[in-house]
Amino acid sequence: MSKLPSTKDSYSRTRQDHSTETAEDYVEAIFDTIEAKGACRAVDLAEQFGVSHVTVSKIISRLDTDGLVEAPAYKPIGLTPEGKLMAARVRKRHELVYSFLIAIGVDAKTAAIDSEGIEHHVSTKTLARMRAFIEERSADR
Amino acid sequence: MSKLPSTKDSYSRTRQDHSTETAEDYVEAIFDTIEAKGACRAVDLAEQFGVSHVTVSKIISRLDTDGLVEAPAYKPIGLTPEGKLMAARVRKRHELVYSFLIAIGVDAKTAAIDSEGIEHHVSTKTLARMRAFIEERSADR
DNA sequence: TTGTCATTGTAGCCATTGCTACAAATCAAC
DNA sequence: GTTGATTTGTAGCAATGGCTACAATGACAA
Repeated sequence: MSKLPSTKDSYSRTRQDHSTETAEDYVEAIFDTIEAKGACRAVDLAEQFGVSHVTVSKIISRLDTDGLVEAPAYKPIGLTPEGKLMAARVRKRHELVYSFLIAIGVDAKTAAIDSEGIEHHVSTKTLARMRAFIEERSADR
Repeated sequence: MSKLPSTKDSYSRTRQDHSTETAEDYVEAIFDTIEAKGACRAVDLAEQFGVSHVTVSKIISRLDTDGLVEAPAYKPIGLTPEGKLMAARVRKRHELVYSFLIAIGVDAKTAAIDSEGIEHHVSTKTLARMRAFIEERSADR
């Protein structure tokens, strides 16, 4: 097994990822929900994430402050242009990671779960390798 | 691009991962440091993780309560048998993910950073596929 | 022995992400 | 238009992981 290079910054990178993870998960879920149901309510997110509506409410107001969502009181949740950009980018990445896991032979259910956890920690360089791998495989057959 | 199956439990799995992530990172770092320097002090961990010694101190006392480390006041930090088991398991997984990234063509530095973020979210099923991939590739050449 | 310096602990603060319990607003149905 | 259910908001609490500032411990040199 290969030796792991010493990497002082790996941990701080991971910690940094965590701070944006929540935002990414939420804008992606809002994007998908609007697409699927025409509108997104806090209760939809609470159901999807398996948390209480209070937790959703708090996170949404932070995302509002950060300029990612528009959340008028007692009304459906929308995405700002910036939020839409982030959602599109995240979904693309998420789908790519999922497809990659499928391509190496992981079953659909496991790929769905793992891709959700993994996606936030994959750099653009690694993403590029995953994309290349999928394309090579689809060209081979 | 493939469709993502709806997965109610992906998010709760990810949240669950996060609660063990810190413990895994710490026992792994303690294991490695003891191996490299003969002993592990809180200050070593603070340096590795890029956090203050206070943060380390708090986390170590929680791991002590959880039975993963032995941390007598003002003395080096040791692992309990349970902590050693966890460390060995985590390091194996970490190395496997790292080797897999290398195998798909990711450069060493990126692989080191990404494997650190990814490793906590990879299921045993996906790990098995990664292992199989590495073995196939090394058999091919 | 005493003093200094590196290390660890403690006090107390903040933000984030969880929760329950209760209050307020909206919507649909009658 | 009132009623009742669904949806949001607010208050207040806990755990985790950050921090600074200051106190205590330990080890080594003078």
